[in-house]
Amino acid sequence: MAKAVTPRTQDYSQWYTDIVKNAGLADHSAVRGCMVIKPHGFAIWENMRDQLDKMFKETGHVNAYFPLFIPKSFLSKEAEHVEGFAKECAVVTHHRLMNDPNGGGVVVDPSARLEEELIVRPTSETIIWNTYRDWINSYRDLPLLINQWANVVRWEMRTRMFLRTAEFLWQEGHTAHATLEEAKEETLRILDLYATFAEEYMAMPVIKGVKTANERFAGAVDTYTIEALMQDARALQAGTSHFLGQNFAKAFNVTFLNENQKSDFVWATSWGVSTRLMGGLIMTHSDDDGLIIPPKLAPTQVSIIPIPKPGSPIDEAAHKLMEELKAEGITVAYDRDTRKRPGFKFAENELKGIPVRIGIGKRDLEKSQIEVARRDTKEKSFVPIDGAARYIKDLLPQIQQQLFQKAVDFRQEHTTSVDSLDDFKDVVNGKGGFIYAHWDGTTETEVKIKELTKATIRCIPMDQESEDGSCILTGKPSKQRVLFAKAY
RNA sequence: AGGGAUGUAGCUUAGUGGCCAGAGCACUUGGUUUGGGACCAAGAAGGCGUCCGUUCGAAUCGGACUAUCCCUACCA
Repeated sequence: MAKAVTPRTQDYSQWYTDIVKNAGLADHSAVRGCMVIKPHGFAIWENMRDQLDKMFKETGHVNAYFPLFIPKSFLSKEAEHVEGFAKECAVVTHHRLMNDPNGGGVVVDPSARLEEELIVRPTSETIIWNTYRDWINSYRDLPLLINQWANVVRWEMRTRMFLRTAEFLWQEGHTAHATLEEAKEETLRILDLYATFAEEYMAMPVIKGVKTANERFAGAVDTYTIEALMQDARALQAGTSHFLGQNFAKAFNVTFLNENQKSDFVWATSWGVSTRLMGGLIMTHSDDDGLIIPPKLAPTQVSIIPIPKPGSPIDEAAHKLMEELKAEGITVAYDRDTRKRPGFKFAENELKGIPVRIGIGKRDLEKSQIEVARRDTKEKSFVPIDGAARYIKDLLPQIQQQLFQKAVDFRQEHTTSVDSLDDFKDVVNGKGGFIYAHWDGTTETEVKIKELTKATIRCIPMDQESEDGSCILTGKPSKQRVLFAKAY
């Protein structure tokens, strides 16, 4: 377990991998581009998942589950959709293996070829809309607000644990509405929900905005996004919410009879966040000593370590404190392992990102105090054992808040407004980060800027005042600055 | 998918044609320890990513494949 993390400033990518591995979050698997999510990593994901699920339900959504396999013909019903995903689909062609007639292991049984190939879902719009056709007949069936927790497969060429894996876990919401307005409201409601989750639970500040035509989801009318900034000053698309218009309803012929007894196509949204959020969480907060988990998402919020080793009266004090902490709704673990020394446990706790560590030793008990160490700032303080639970209860939200503030400050320092292409290049190649600049609104300009600088338009921000200016590339008039950055 | 690099034990790695592949960490056993990643001793563990070649002889040379990392490209 004695492992060191590569310094962030030396090799950011290696630092990231070290955190993921040394904190016990995930590992590469035997299958290309796939990862094994280990218990500690999965526990954090579960906390994120549970909170999101609660928020979906509070806004009237229900969960359901649709098949993993999608008939190939479904995928091609929406022209843009299939074009967007065709290049990264895993395809099932056979349903049986047989003993190799030439000896050795097993081979695909050629007689078991499927009449129609099945696609392992890269996303579920098509199979869900094919189902919605049967579910929706009347305006009384609407809105239909369904979410599914699932895994999807996108055969990506370049993969990176949590950030881009061939298979990933996510939730995908698919809603159907009677009117355009309702669908748009839903799209934005979820965008706000995502932003709230990112900021209040992950302590990861995000910028809400709409994607340009070039960056839009395949098959969407509008794609909204939340964009976060990582510690290497690159942007991460943390979640998307799509207004699909009537595209999928038309492709799958999903109509309903409205109150005026007229038939119309339904209006749709889809939205999702994935295990990529784990990557965002890691890259937003962690340092060279390991992971830092915001208290609201930490599987274990407080870890108690007996010093130098467990035994009465330390055990009694620890158990009493544990009960008090549990009564305050705090998750706590007491590390009685006698095989590991305290220093080892300290380092291990730091690697795993546990927000608060409590040390209880004989000397402390003589003074009726405990040692409280914060993971985020590394500050240690001595606290009277009476009332310690309350102290911790107050401390956790402070840590949560300070992590968020620190991330906001970092983003602030790495956000620049520029008015010329030269300045733009200087910032992109220098300190990086978010760049607000004027753009003439054309895809040609967007692509050209990307070719020149590798920075892309992350979004057209929503909370941004309009301002007359001229495009940094073409000089053509622009009414609003858009958000650029190099992205993951 | 294109370009570059790498692949030796769970991890980090030494070893560029020749006795049974060597080490540190981790692991097992015993003992001494325990206020920031303990120490001593003894042990177990790999046939060098895979396959095919060259060779009297291959971890070392060649080829193909595969995985990982970086740069393009693509995305949640």
